[in-house]
Amino acid sequence: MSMQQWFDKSKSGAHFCDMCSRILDSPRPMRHNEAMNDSKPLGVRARARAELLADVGRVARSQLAEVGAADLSVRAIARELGLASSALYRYYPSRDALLTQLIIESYDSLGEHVERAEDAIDPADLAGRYAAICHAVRSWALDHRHEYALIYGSPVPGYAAPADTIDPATRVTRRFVALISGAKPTRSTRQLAPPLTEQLDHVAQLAGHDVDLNLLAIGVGLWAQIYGMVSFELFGTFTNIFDDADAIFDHQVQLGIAALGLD
Amino acid sequence: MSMQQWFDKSKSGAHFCDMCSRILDSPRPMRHNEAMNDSKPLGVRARARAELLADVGRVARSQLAEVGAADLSVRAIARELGLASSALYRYYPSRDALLTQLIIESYDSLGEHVERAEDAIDPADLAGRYAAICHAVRSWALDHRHEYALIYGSPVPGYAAPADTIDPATRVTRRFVALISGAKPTRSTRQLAPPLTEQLDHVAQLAGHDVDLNLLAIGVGLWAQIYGMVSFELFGTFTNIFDDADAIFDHQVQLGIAALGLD
DNA sequence: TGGGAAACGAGAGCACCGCTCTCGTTTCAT
DNA sequence: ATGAAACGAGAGCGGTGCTCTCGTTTCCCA
Repeated sequence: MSMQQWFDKSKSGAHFCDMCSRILDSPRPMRHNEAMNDSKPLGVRARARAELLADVGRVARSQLAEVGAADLSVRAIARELGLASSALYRYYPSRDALLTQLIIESYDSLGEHVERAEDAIDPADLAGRYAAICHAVRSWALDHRHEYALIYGSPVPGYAAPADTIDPATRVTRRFVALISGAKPTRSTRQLAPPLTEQLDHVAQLAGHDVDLNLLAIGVGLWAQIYGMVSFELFGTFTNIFDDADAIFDHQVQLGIAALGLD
Repeated sequence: MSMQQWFDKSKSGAHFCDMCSRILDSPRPMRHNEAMNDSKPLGVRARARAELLADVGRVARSQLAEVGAADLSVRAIARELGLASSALYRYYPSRDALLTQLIIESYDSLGEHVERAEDAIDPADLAGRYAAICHAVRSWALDHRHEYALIYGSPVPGYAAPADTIDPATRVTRRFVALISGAKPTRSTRQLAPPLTEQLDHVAQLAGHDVDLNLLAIGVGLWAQIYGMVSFELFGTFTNIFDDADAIFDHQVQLGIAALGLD
């Protein structure tokens, strides 16, 4: 059965949990109760579905944290829930759809962690906010290695990120651009190639900020650097070189602050 | 059977192909011909073994390039070679060992590509050498997406990189450090935390070069940045933002040259 | 020049995987 | 009340990595 066919069939059932609606929602007619209005009846079946959906998510999340995405098994989840593996296919069309939910949740988890960390800093303290964001990314990654690998590591083979993932994926990026937009325009203006100017303009536009494009270009480099360092640390490239990466990471953060002129 | 047991058993057979010796070699007594001296007899069996070993490697490499590490299948390799899958276990103790060979070969392929690119530049042209290295890394990655994912993406689940992989892995790094050692010491001396100084000293020592540690720290950051950008491009993070990453990548290379004072 | 040990390839089999299909049951909307 | 839809279980398909056995071939050395 194709994904779309599955959508059409499944759409006839009620769904209310975040993930379920995110996966299933798309503009098409609804049937019976649907409960987009939060109101009451909520039959036995709907309640059970919501609960099971949540349970599956919970177990999947715990399995992901334990064994990683590659070893995440639909059958194991079913086993832990005391269900036949085939039963899970009433809720997810495929293992990939399950992975998609986990990807979205991971992006959101990282995004919230970063936002919380930055919000704890005095907004006028740009250097402090930059450091907070960087360290929040790293600390989240260290605490959620498999989730980090899922969203920033090599993509799973047959998998193509569906549209639903792009918005949560930009949560951190948006904060990053917002921060840069608050910095004072750089003094050294290096020439930007025309296509690059266009791309950077697009980024600024997406984030809804006026930004000095030279500064933004530097920011993109630093953004890649942060994830590069975290990936090196988590994926083993730093092994035997920077087994404790605290110092080198913090040093790069300080260099980044200087490069952006935040100090 | 444990890996070590397999080693011990297998050691009794002759082996001469690069990979085979790399996997099997470790200090322990040899039995019968072994042919560490290249000389002649080379029985029928030994010749056949070497040939099949090479064939397996060839097919594995082609499968890796086609479908990626996660979908690389011992059975499929055996099928393509017209063998029973069990026969392959006379040559590799496990799928992981096969992957290990591919990891080593990938590191070497990247290393050679980078070295060739840098060697084509006038040694006195530090900026040119830096650019050559960076662009070589990226172009190799774009041409060998699955190999790149194998060595720089999320590690495969149960897999722990064996010692044999660390030397080939540092091929690019060594060139990088050598280049930096040729740059003039940086003017701005930012304070380095004591543990960081120690780690950077160790890096310089491994690479066998005298290096200004402040410059080396900047180099580590740029090194992470390069791989961060390549990973973003290959793994989809840049999708819809820098679909063509030529311009942004080259811009970062120019910024890196300035940061290292190579211009 | 044997003869025993080792290496070899094939095949069956085990436990797992994602996924599909059918079938009897339960819930729901009309 | 009834028919349609949703549900869970179970069997089953084709795939995986890996093991074990068995008959054959090659090799080393006595």
